[in-house]
This record gives sequence, C-alpha cells and structure tokens, in this order.
Amino acid sequence: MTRVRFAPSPTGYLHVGGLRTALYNYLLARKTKGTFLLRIEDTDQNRLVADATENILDALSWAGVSPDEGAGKGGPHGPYIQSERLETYRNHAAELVEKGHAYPCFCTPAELAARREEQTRQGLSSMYDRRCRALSRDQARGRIEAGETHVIRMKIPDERTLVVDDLVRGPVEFSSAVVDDQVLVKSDGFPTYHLAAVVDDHLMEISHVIRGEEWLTSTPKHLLLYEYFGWEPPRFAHLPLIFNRQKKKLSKRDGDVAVEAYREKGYFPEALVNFLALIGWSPGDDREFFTLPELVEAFSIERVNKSSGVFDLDKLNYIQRHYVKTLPTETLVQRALPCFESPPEPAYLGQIIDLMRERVTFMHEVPALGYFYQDPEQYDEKVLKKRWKESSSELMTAFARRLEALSAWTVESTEACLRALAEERELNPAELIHPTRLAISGVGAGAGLFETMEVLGQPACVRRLRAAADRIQLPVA
RNA sequence: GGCCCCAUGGUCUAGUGGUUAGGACGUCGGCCUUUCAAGCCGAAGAUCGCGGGUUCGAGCCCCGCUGGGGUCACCA
Repeated sequence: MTRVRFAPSPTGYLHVGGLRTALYNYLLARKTKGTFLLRIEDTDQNRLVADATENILDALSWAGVSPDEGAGKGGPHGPYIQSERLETYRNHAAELVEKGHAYPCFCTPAELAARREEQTRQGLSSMYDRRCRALSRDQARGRIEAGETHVIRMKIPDERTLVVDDLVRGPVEFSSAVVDDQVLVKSDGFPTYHLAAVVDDHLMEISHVIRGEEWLTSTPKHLLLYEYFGWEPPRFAHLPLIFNRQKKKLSKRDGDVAVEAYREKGYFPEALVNFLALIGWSPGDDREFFTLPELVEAFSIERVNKSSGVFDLDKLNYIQRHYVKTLPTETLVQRALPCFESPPEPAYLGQIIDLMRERVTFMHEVPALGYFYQDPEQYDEKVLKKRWKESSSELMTAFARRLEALSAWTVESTEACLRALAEERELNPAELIHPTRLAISGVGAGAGLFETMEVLGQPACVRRLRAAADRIQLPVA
C-alpha cells in the first residue's frame, strides 16, 4: 500500500515548488491506488505565519490535489499537526536517550555560535564538537533536574557509510564523518524537523518520502534515526529544484512564488498544475497538455528528472492560453463572472467568451472588453487616424440605415449587407470594415467584425454607427 | 571552504552505444484574414559544458576537470 505525504511548514503561503511536490505525491498515490496525506510541520514556533495553514489547504484544494487523509481531513493516524503531537516526540526522544543513541546537550546558542565562527575561521565545516556527549548520565540528569535548559542531540557514529538509495538519483553515499550530531529536541521542548518527520513518517506508515532535493543531504540522519528506532525506512525520492531565471532556488525574494499570486493573476489551476508537472518530469512522448487524471495515468517516479528546471513564465502563459481556448464555455463563464462588478447575463457572457477566447489569456480581460457592455465613448486615436477617412461618416450613416432595415441579424446577413454597399460604391470592403469596427468597438483589434456585430445585436450596432458618424470629426487639414 | 547533487539550442525536455540529435515555449519570416489573435508552414538557434578513456562506433559507459546548484541552525 503506497502512502505518501506532503508535509509543509506553515511559515508562509504555499510555494509553487511546494505545489509541485504535493502534486507528485498526489500523482503517485493516485497512480498506485494509495493514500495522499497532508501533515503540517509547525515545529518552529518562531516562524509561524497565522493564516499559512489555511492558505496551504486552500491552495491545494484549488489546485485539485487535496489530501485523502491528514490535516483538514482527518484519519486514523492523527493528529496531523505536529504541534499537537509533542508528547509523541518527547517519548521517542526519551527512548533514544535511553538506548544511548541521543544525549542532552547544555551548550548555549551563544557558545555554539562562537565555536562555529572559530571553525569557519579555520576553514573547517561547522559541526558540533560533541562535548556534551562526554557527560555521564548522572551529570546530565543532575543538570536537568537543576532546571538547566538543554536540547537533545542524536549521536552520529564514526566512520559509517550511509547510503541513500534514492528513487530519482540511485544510491548516494555519505560518510557519517560529515554528519553533525543533530539537535532532535529544541530547548523549548519542540522537536526539530528531523525527529518529527521520521517519527511521524513511521507512525503514519509512509511508504515513500517524496520531497525537494534540499533534503537530500540530511537524509543520512534520517536513515540513522530509523535504524536507532529499529524501523524500516521508507523509500526516498528527492525532486530536482525549481529555479528562477537567475538559476537559483526559487525563493520569496523572486516575487511571485506563492501559488496564491498566480491564482490572483488569473491563472487556472489546470494550467498551473499542468505547467508544474512538466518541470522535472516528462511523459516520454510529445504530449504537453494534461488534465489531472491524464497526469495520474502518465506519471511515474522513474521519469522524474535529476536536473533542476527554470520556472518559465512564457511557457506557463502558453499553457494557460491553451486552457482558455479549450475549457467548456460554461466553465469559463463561471470563472469570468466574479471578475465583473456588475456581471452581464451568463448567456451573453458565454457568447462574448466564445468570440474572444482565442484572444485573451485571463478571464479578467473579459470585463475589460468594454464595448461589449456599453457603447464606446472614445475611439482609439491611432486606429482613427489610419482607418477613418473623410467619407467615413457618410458611409457609416448609409450602412447604419441599411443595417437597420435588415430583418435577419446574422453574420451572413450583415456581411452581405456590407459587401453590397461596398460594391455599389465601388469600394474595397476593407474601407467599410475598418471604420465600422472602430465605430462599433472604439478599437482596432478584436474578433471578426460580423461575428462581433452578431453578438452585439442590431440596435447597438446601428446606434453606434450613427454616434460615430456624428461624433468623429476629422481635423481640417 | 567541506560534503552532496546536476550538466542536450535562451527555456522545458526526448534520447537509454549506430538518429540528418526529435518535440514544445520563446524569437524571426511566410500563409490565412477585415484588424488582433489563433491556426498552418518555414527559419535561425546545440562543436549534446570541457578533456581524456572504453568501443568498430559515445549525448548515452568510465575517469578527471570546469561550471551551476543544494546543504552544512535549538529553520523547515
């Protein structure tokens, strides 16, 4: 039974990298008919962000990668919020101390910082000097009973080779000599990530730990912890990082790193998920558009890449446009509605969307297409200069009169009407089309003129043509 | 700096010893057209980071180097 988890820390809003990690976990779970679990790792009391957990839950649900079990959902292995599991960690830490795999350390942060500085100065890698390991049990107990603040550190053995058999990278060897006597329990009684994650992953019966590559180097510690507890470790898969354009790990400094930011900009969850799936994984063929179910079908951990990928906004936009082009009208209408202050009738909105969907990237661009909702009040200067001739006013008036007389208002009837007029006047249809577009929309770009007129309706078109003929005065040369 | 990971056009990638190194985004050009898009067609762009080696043959295997990244907290 595959059981995977996404275990974010509520120190900020859900990051796009985090979403991808969650996504891959979700995909593996679905692919293998397993369980996708969400655990909140709030063991750092200093960095908590009040609404972060809520945002994470919300963003995951928006993206469609909701957990089957865990925070916000419940399940048999709860609680799923680490701050509610302190007792468990304390007991497990005590067990380690009891077995001689961990020990209390009384060194103060200031002392450690000083030693670290000294080590750095000497060009050594900064590691704990293990001095509290020399304390006898009685000495340690005495100091604890005297109320001295302390942490619990794990003992790292000398000269061991630890092998992380990573699902993405294959076996990766580490010498225990480069592993620090890691703090497992902080002086405030909270566990560190290393202890909490290992204990929880075991207790929650996690079979695969899929996380970012930044965790690879601390995996030896985790392996040791499993060994100390006598537990079978899960399989590990370390995902390549997502870079910014500067090829650095994507961080908050880069601006739009929160899923929330993309959501607010109007990206569809389908697009973000599709895009993210493709950074670090590929199906092996040329397909590039995937719905979530299609991703589940195509996904495999073996096809996850080793190398980091750059978050390319152009590609995201391309995928976003694809979904705007292909999602059902009804879906788009629902998503566009909230973008309006005073929304039009859904049926009318649907017509506008079908007319304009190949020309917009986001739904908030739809309400910005002002001419669909009210007569233009001004006309684009550049277009006016280029397309409006001296004869245009008279032509528009004539065209309006004929349109008004039309009994059928369709793409075909209006087009035939325009072409007939052009022919009578011995004009190129374009000489009518351009001023008409300007008169009707106020702008020079848009969908096909006759299609637009059909949506706008007969009265509006006639009215706008006359208004333009009336209002647009060419400067006397 | 120590340790670890990575390395195919600007970007995302296919490739698993024999290919004119494929696709996509982006860029440029053309077609279409009433405009803008979309679509279609085409082009430029890769000495497969560099150097050795193994092999009849290497983007694919091995070694070294270089470059980039990650990590070295009582943060995750």
